[in-house]
Amino acid sequence: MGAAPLTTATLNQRNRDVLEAIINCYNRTAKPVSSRTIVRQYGMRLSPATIRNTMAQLAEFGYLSQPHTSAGRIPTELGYRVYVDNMMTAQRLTDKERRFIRQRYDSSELDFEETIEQTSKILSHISHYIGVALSLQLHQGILRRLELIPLDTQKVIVVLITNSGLVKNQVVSIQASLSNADIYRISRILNEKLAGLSLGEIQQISQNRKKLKAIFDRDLSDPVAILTRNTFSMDRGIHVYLDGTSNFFGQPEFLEVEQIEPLFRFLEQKDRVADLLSPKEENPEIQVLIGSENRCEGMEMCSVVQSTFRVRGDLVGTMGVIGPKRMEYSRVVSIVRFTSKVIGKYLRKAL
Amino acid sequence: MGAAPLTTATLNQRNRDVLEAIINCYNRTAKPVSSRTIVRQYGMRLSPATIRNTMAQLAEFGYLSQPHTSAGRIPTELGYRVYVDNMMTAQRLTDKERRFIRQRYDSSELDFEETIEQTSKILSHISHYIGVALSLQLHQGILRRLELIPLDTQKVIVVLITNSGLVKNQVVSIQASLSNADIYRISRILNEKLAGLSLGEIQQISQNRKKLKAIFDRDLSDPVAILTRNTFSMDRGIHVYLDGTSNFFGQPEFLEVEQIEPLFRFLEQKDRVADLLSPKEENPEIQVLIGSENRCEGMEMCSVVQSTFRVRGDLVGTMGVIGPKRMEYSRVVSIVRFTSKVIGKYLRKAL
DNA sequence: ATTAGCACTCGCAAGCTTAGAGTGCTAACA
DNA sequence: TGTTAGCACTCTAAGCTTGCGAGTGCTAAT
Repeated sequence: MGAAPLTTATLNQRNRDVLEAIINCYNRTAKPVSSRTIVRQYGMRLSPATIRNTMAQLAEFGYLSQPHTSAGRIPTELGYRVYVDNMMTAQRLTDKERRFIRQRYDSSELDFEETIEQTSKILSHISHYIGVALSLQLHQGILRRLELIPLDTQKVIVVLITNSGLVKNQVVSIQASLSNADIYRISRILNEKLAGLSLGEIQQISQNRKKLKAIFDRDLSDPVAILTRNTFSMDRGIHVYLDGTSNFFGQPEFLEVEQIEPLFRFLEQKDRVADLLSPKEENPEIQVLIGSENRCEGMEMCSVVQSTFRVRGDLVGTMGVIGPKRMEYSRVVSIVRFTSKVIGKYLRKAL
Repeated sequence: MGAAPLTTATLNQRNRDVLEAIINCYNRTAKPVSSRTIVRQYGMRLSPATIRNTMAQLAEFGYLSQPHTSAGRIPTELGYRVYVDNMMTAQRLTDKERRFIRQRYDSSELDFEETIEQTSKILSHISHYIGVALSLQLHQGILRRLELIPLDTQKVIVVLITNSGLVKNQVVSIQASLSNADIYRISRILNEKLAGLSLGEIQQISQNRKKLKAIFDRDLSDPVAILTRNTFSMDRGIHVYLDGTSNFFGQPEFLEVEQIEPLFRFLEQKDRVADLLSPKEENPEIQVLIGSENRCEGMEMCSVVQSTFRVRGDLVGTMGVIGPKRMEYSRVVSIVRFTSKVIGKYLRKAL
């Protein structure tokens, strides 16, 4: 706290060792860590008094705090931040864990949605926290092809296939009644003109009468307008898959209902969870947000480890783990990194 | 308890009045109800002592219990059962509530899945408990039509349309490489032979080589087998929509984590929730299951009010409200009954 | 059949006590 | 100058006691 400089340069080796020891210990016990515990557990050739001095220093930097005067120390968010950014060492997953993840994807032939859902389950099972996965807003996908299936004279099923392998269908009502031949013709033209564009672009076009008329024959622009407007306006229908929420009941800091309630209230708002999981930086590999960094009511006591994932280079979704601030960051980062790498392979299969 | 006969006939008017008063009062406060409270709140022209006698009687029947010797009484599951079966008076929803429900369905053009999802939200919002909705196992649906969309030489998208308006798509890998003409021919034949059958029947056929050969041309039976087997085996992909889970945090009987944890653990197992919501009796209009009647670990403290819903007479899904045992049964029953009636109309639109 | 009266039970909250864990500071030490 | 032993101090958590109030069950009177 105060005017102390907050660069890591100011941390000597002992500072770093002690901070790391406290974080490790607190992660396991969820209890304030005392100077004696550190000496004992880490066999340092120093007395508790010395450690206390170091701890006082770290507290001045703002990396540690005290629940009350005569208690041990717990890491602050800033403390975790420094740890995650500078001190954490990557931890390779065991072969068993890698096998587990692959098996879960292999176990049955999953389609796109099911693969996403399975991802949230894998993440929660292996991390023992909450796993989240979702496909990105549809409008970021590239249209590969669409098919129209006439249902009756008034309704058409539109089947969209994106580059990433997502298949979506939507029933659309059209005012004009069209013959099968009309539908076939429209379908051919739509594919010709729209394939390769992102669904977002198509949505924009469909809302612009002038552009529509320019692209399509005059006599078609009406039904086409209706079709595309109703189909490509669907940002909705995005499922956010959450799994392992009840893992939080075991965590000591969530023993009181008052602690866990805001989190669960937040998790019920799927659109907010989707927001939370969307990447904040331009192109980060893995993103870790700690406590209040999440800027979400209800997430103050939690951290998120998040990564996007791609199919053939295209961004198609995000996944992440939500855990208590006191989480094993190095392990969870490895889990998310590995999973986001392998999922692409399986999504390609689903295609 | 004991040898007392448990028919309602044994309950005289006063017994019934007192039981009802206790249930009403307990529903509001979640605290044991004392004899004096009843006298005061219901302006009965009797003294507490008299009520105490009646209460003792009801306790003997097993309708009431005492948390400890010198506490008031709370209704037992049996007490609630009697109330729900014999004493509860139907409570008409207000016009405002009816309007609310309709508006929620009207607000945007919802497809089949979205309508189901919206249903769970409506139920939770209006009941202040947990709303659940799901479409029934796919194999109970009747195939109206299917379309095949060739993706590449190895893969086909199968689009299923059921009588109830559900549209589902599934990517299927086929070993043999088929030309577009083949696909078209297969599609025509599949529709000819399979339309009108339930997906369950089709699944059975697809697993029986002999039947397959009998129905289809010899040279087609192989690809058809692969196609149907992979498509109609999907009992998976059924979404269970849950909403309002955090409403339970407000409830006094769930203030302790130990109470709420088993419930949430249960709710995470979507297949079990689906089981819970499936109708137990042959053709009940509304089904109420109280506490341990649910036979689900984690649901001991909860009751379920459940109803199926139909489109043009076909059973397509179930919906329900999960609340604490101490719930306003009459109100919730009305909510579920009304919602299950109107949903059919909106599903027909989605078709 | 109903009720007033009363003894009895029990839970609950408040207050008090104690044990023990942990700190900060100071002075001594290598 | 960095390290450490010693000690006074602080604060929590758990256990215990106490008193109050709510509620009952029983009995005897109406």
